[in-house]
Amino acid sequence: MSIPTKYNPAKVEDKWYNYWMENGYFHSTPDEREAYTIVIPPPNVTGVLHMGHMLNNTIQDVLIRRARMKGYNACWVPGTDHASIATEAKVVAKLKEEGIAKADLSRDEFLKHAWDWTHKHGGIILEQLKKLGASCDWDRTKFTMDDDMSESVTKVFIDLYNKGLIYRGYRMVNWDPEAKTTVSDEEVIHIEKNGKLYYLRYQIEGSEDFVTIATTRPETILGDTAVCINPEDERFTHLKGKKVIVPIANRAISIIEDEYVDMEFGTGCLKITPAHDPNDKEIGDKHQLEVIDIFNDDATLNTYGLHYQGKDRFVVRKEIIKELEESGSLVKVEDYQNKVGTSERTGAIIEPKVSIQWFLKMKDLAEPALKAVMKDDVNLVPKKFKNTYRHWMENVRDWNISRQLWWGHRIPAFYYGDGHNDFVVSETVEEAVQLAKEKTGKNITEADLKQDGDALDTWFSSWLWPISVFDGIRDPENEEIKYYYPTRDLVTAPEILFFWVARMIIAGYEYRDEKPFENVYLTGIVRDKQGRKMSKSLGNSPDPIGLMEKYGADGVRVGMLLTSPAGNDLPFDEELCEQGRNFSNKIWNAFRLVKGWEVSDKIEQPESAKQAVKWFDAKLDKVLHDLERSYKGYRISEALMTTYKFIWDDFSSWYLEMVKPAYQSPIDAKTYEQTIKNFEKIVKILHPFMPFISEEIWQLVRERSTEEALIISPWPTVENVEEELVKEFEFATGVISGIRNIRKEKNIANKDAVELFVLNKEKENTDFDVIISKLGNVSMLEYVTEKKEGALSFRVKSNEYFIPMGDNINVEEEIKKLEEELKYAEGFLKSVQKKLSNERFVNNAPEQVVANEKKKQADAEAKIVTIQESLKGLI
RNA sequence: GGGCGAUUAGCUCAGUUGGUUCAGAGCACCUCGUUUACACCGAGGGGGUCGGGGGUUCGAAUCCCUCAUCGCCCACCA
Repeated sequence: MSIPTKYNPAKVEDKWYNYWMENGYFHSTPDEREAYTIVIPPPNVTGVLHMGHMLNNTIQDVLIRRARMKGYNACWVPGTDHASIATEAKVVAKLKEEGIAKADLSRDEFLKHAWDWTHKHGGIILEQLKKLGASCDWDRTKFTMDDDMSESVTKVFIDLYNKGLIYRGYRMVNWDPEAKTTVSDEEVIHIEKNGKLYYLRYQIEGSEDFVTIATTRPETILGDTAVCINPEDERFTHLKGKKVIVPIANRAISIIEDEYVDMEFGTGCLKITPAHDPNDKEIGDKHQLEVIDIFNDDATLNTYGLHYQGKDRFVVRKEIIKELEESGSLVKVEDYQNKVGTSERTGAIIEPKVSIQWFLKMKDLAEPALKAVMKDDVNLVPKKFKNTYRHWMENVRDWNISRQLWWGHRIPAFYYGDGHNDFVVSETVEEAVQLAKEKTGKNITEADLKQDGDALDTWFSSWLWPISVFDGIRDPENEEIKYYYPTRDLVTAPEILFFWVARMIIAGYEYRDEKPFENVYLTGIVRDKQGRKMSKSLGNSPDPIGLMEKYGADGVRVGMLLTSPAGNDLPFDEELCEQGRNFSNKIWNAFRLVKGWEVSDKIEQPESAKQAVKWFDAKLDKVLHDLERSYKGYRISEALMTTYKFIWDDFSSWYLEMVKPAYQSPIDAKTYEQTIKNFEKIVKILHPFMPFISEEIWQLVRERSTEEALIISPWPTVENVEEELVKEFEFATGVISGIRNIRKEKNIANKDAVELFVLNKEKENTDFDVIISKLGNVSMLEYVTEKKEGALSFRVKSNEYFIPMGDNINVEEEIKKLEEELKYAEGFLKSVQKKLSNERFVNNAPEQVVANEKKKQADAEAKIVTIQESLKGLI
C-alpha cells in the first residue's frame, strides 16, 4: 500500500462521507440502547450556510459523534424551517424582479411561487452541512411545512384555543409596513436614532390662547384625540375641561388629565394618539377616547391624512412641519435622541398600530418552563443565561401569533359571519361547517365559510420542533417520541433564547409534560477580527465552502472550535483554520512515519519501548479522564485542546520518538503492534473533532469490515489513572530538557552521544533512564556519589546531573550561571521561611499546607547546598 | 432608565470550595536548526505588579466595597 506524502482532504472527505451514508451509520431506529437525541435548529429553508451555522453544527456533530461512539443510539434530526416572513420577503423580491407584484397574485398563485422557490433553494444548506461532515440522520429530514408538521401545528392551535388560551384581541401591535404584517415584540429591535423633538401649539377652543405640546412624530397629530396634562400640574389648572383645536385637521379635542404625564418632560402637555402609540392607547382606553388610525398598511396616510393622503409617513413629517411652520403652529425644534423600533427581518421602522390579532396567553404556560430552568432540570450552558431567562419569563407577555402573510400555516379559523367573533376553529372545513351549524343553529354550508387570512408566526411551528419531528403531537403514544424524547442537547444562539428555546420548553411541558431537552448549549456570535458581527452587508463573512476547500472540513472544524467556549463570541480568523489544517498535516505525517517502518519479529522489544508504551497508557488514561470532565461541562474547546496537545506533544513529540527505531533499522513486531493500537486510540478520541482524517487513518492502519468503521467504534474506556507514572515521566522529560539545553549551549549535535552522571540525592524511579538515554543520546548513564569534575551540570528537583566536557568548559560562564541559579533558590527559600516564621500562619493554616511549606523549605535548602558545592568546585 | 456579566501575557481564553508545581494554555513573537515523518516542522526562549484604589484574612487573580472601561439583555417617557 502506498501512502500519499501529502494529505488530500477534499478527496478523503468525500470518500468517507459517502461511505458513512452508504452504510447507514447516521441512521437511527429505536432499539435497546439508550437514546441520545439532538434536533437541529432548523435553518431557513432558503438560507445559505454561514459561519454561525458552521460553529453551531460543528458542535452538534462533535456531541453526536462522541455519543455514537460511547454506545448510545445517537440520533441527530435535521431539517429546515419555512421562515414565514424571511422567505416570503425573498419570494416577493424575486417576483418583483420578474415584474410581478404580490398584490396581483391570488393567495394560491403566490403560494405556488413560494413552493417553487422552496423546492429549488430548499435543502441547499443541508447539502452544505454534509460537506462539514454533519452526521445527521438524513432519512429523518423534516420541514416545518411538511403535511404532518403542519397538521401538528393546527392541532396545537385548536387545542390551545379550546383551552381558552388563544384569543382574538384588538390590540396595539408592532406593524412592519414593508412586509405589511405584524411582528412580535421580540422581533422589534430598538435602535438609537438622532431625531427631533417638535414643539407645536394648539389653539384653545374659543380663545386666543395656545397650549404647546412636544412630539417626535408631528405627522400623527392628524390622529390626535386628546391632549393630556398631569392633574397635579398647576400651570394648566385653567385648561381643565377645555378643548383645543388640532392644527391642520381643525378638530376640537378634549384636554384630559392623567398622572402618566411627566410634568418635567417637554412642556408637560402630551398629545394623545391612541392609534399610533402604545401608551397613548392605554390612556385612550382609560378615558374612552376615539381611536383614529391615519395610516394605510404600507404606512402611507389614509383619508384621515387629508391632503397628505397617499404619502409616506416620513415625507409627510417633513411637509407637515413646513405647513405648521407657515401657519405659526411650530414653536421650536430640538435635537433629540430616541430609540426607534425596527423590524428584525426587513429593517423597516415599526409602526405601532391597533389591530385585531390572535394572541396566546403566556403567563400560566410559562410557569413550568421557568421552574425547569431555575432548578436546572433544563441545564443552560453557560449558566449566566439563567438570569436573562428568568427575567423574560417572569415578565412574559401574550404572544401575538398571527401574521398578515401567506407563506406559513394558515390560521384554522372559519368565519360564518362578519362579526369578529363569528368564527369556529377546526382542522377541516367539513368539521367547521358542522361546528358552525351547532353554534348558530343555522344551516351553514361550506360556501358560507371564509377562512382567516392570516398565517401563524413562524415560531408557532418551530416551538413544537422537538416533539413534532417524532410525530408526538398527532400521535403522542408512538414508539419514536417515547424513545427519543426528551432530547439530550440543544445547540443554538443566545439571540433566540426567547423566540425559540423558551417556547420549546413551554411546549414541551404543555404537550409532553416533560422538558424537550436536558442541556442547552448557547454558542456565541461569530465575529470578524475587528469584533464586528459577520454579515452579508459588511461582506466580512468568509465563504464556508471556500474555507473547507482550502483547509479541509476537519481543519475548519478545528478552527471553529479552538477559541469558542460556550456563550463567548468567536472572533474568527482564518489563521485558526490554518492551525487546524496544520494539525491534520501533523497527524498525517505521524501516520506516514509509523507506516514507513520495517517490522521484524526477530528482534526483542527494547526496554525503552516497553517503558514508552507503559507511560503512554497511563497518559492516555489521564487524558480520557480529563476529556470526560471537559465534555461533561460542555467545555468543547477545552476538550479539543486536550486532544490536540495529547496528539501533538505526547504522541508525536514524545511517544513516537521513544519507540522510533534507529535509522534504517526495523522495529520489533511487538512495539509496532502496540504503536498501531495507540494510533487507533488517538484517532478515536480525535474523531468527534476531525471525523474525516481519523476515519482515513483508522481504515489505513488495518483492514476493516463495515462493522468496524471508526464512526461506530467504541470510545476507549478508562479504569484508573496511574498519576504517579505520569509524574515520573515528567521528571524524565525534565532531565532530557536539561541535556538538550547543554547540547544547545555547547553546540553538541544530537547525533554525538554524551555521558551522563547522576548524583542521586533523592531516590527516584529509574525506569525511565532508558528513555533519557535514548532521547538525550546518552551513551553511558551512571549513578555516582560525588560531583563530577570537568563537567557541566544541571539540577532537576534535588538530583544533580553532570555531562563531562573535558576542557570544553567556560568556567566563568558556569560560575555566572550557577550564581544566578543560587540567587533564585535563595530568594525562594527566603519567601518560604518568611511564611514559616509567621506564627499566625503556622497556627492557622491547615497542617497540609504547613507541611508543604516545610518540604519546600527543605528542598530549597538542599538545592542551595548543591549549588554552593558546585560553585566551590569551580572556583 | 433597570438588570446581568466581564476586565488575567501582543491575541483568544483557563484558573473548580482563598493555601501544594498559582500566575497557566494555544496562537503570535524571538533565537537556533538542511539529524533518516512533518519548515503546515523541531529544540530552546522572552513576555503579565491578574483594570485602578481600598478592605477582610496568617494568606487574595479568587471574598467584600468603590471607581473606571467594555459587552449583553430588558424597557412606552412624548
